[in-house]
Amino acid sequence: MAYRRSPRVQQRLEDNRNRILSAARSLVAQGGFREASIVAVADAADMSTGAVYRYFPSKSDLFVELLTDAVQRECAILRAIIARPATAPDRLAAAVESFARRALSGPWLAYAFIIEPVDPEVEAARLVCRREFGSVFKEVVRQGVASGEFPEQSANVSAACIVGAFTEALARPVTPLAGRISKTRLVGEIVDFCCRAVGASPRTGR
Amino acid sequence: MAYRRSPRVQQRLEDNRNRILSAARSLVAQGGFREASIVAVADAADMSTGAVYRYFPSKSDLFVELLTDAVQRECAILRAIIARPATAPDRLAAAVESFARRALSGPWLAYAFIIEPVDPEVEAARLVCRREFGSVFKEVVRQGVASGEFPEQSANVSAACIVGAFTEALARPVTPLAGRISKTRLVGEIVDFCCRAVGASPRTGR
Amino acid sequence: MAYRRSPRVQQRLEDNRNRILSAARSLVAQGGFREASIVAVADAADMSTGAVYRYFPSKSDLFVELLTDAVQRECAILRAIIARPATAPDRLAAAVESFARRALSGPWLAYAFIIEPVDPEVEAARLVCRREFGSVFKEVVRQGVASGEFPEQSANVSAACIVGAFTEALARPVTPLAGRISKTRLVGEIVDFCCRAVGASPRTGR
Amino acid sequence: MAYRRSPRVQQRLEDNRNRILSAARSLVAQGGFREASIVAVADAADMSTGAVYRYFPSKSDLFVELLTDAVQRECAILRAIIARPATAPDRLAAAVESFARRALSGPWLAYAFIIEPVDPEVEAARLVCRREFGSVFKEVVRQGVASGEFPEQSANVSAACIVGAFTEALARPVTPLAGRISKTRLVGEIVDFCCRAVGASPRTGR
DNA sequence: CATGAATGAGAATTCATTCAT
DNA sequence: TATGAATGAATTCTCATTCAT
Repeated sequence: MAYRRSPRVQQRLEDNRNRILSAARSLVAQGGFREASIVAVADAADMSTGAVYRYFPSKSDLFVELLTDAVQRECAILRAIIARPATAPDRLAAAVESFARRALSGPWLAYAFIIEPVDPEVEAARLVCRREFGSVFKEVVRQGVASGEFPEQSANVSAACIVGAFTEALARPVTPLAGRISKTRLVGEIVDFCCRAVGASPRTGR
Repeated sequence: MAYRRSPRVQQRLEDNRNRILSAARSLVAQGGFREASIVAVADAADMSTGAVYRYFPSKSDLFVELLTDAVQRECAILRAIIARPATAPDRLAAAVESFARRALSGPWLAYAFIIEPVDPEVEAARLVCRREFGSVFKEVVRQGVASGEFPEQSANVSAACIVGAFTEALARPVTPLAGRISKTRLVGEIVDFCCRAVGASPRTGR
Repeated sequence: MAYRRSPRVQQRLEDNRNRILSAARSLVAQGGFREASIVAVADAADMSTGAVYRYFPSKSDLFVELLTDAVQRECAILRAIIARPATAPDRLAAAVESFARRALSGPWLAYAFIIEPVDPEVEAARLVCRREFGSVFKEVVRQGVASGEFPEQSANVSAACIVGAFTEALARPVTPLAGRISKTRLVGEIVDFCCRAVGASPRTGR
Repeated sequence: MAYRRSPRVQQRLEDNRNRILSAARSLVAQGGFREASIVAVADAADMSTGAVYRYFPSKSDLFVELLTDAVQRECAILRAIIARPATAPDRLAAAVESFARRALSGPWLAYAFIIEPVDPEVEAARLVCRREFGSVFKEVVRQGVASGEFPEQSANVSAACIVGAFTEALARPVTPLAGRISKTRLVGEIVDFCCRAVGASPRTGR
């Protein structure tokens, strides 16, 4: 008796969901979670507030999804990079570089995802995401230490410091550095910093 | 007919101002800007909200001053450290260690000052503060590079990365690291990380 | 060009209508009108909200009908009881007992129908229903007074009081009484109370 | 340093608090809790919604106080009545009469206080109030049974039935009876009903 | 005809800021 | 001058009702 949801309708729903996520992402990218009230999101998505609640049970849920999605995607990329057959320093460098490049495209977004505090539920999700993030870098560091490519150190602390280092250099609401030197140069410097930081022997060929 | 303020009155005004700043600082240290509503600040300062507005034109102004003050104080300490006659690596290590130690005693405060977002005006002030912070570290890095103690690098970027690294490792409200290893060890690791990061030759005697 | 509704179609419409009423009744029985939103009713009836509106012009109308139906049914039962050839006290006792027993099986339903407030339109319908209810008891009381089995009294008031008495004792969502004594005992006490209340000579054989 | 609250100011605050309670009471009396939204209360009290929250931490708290106050007052009166030196039937009659008279002046209010469901917190308060209410009547019934003035019966059930009986007869949103017979007569009939209901011997001298 | 996504008017609550006392 | 009560706009979330498909 129940009508089967037509592909067309299915598509429209999918689109709406994405419109909401996209609107939210865009608002966050412009001004952080602070700017992303439900009303603002609904407006940006050209919908009513009620419609947003059809797709997401609460504001928190919306942002948890936004956050999780973005971080999962980012982590997948990083994991792929550090899984490549190469030396630990090279893989670390590649991962940092990859992240840094993308973060430079949307500094506020990175900021919000990595730093900006929100309500406890989103915060909890972020904690998980940070661990996820950190664990990627921890892995390379651990491998490098094990193979003797890096000196003895706490992989935990180093991973956190790495994340912090490029976060700071990249993800500030108003990036203090991005304007002064070229993006390429900035990324290069950050990569160098991180490599030295874990004690990789000076890289060659760059 | 302009009354000249008596020294006594002048003093009282100064005291009130400081009471407010102090109350605000304490609230922020306990729970971040979130907890520091004007009513809460006024209560903690044992004043009326109206009185707060006599000393600060708006909430933003209050927090801008709070932030600026704290950072100035911190920077003064750091500057003193890096002005000491010692090798660049030692001075950098001492500065990072000094900052890290203090941040660990009041993580929420550091968090709020360095990370937690507030309204745009405060944010703008924070940018300035971060630059201030960075400039201290930039100075050591530059000197180290100039003296050949550190390899060639962008002092700007390295300084930002240093600030980010220890911010990340220290100032999380849910510090993922603080609980796992001793504070002393954590500080040590951060210092090591930063020293390696700028390319200081491995420190001895630790 | 008006199509005559085929019996088959007529039947289907009837069925849908009943499905809606039935779903609504079930929801109300579980958690009161509070739980019976249109969406919930439509879901429970396995229909769309739009479909519900095809059969009932508004939520109020649906519940007015629900209420009226239920009360009519209940009244029919009670009327049958008081129409039996027996003494007025016995018929009153039987009616009260019958009502009380059924109410105890679905306290939320009774509660919602008798007590829980809704919007003014439903409220108006409930007034009518209560009168209907009352009139059944009024009838026995009047007969008992006429026959000298009960003392002189306002049948109207007594009937209202009877309805109120067992309503109070039975239909609370948090029934303060139901938990303390057995249902049988509770019903017995209520019956006794009502019988004494109209001045029936103490019943024997219980 | 803190100004002592002047009596004048103290009075104004007291007045505002009462204005709110009074506005709320009046709205409830007109249309139940349903009509008493915070906006409506604030409007009726000629205040802003924010002002209401200065006096009551939440809507629930406001209504809990309203309810508790009214019931305490009512119970105090009833307790005084049943404490008088008189026969149990007389004291019961006096209590019922006293309550009935007052309830007739504000049927919606009684309705809301005794019957209308609200959120869990207010409901919890009401449960306490109902017990309080019931216990007053339970007391007379118990005493009457103990002294042999009333026949054996569950004081609990009888008390609930009594409350229900006059609630029904009086406190319906649209009182079904009040319009038909004189208030005096109505009260008299209710009193008679309740007295008979507990098995008091027919009263004389009325 | 049925569907159920979308609407949008409210509801409770918070808080920076103002201003009568 | 200091007070703190009052303001009112803003926020999140709900749900009866409608209407494009």
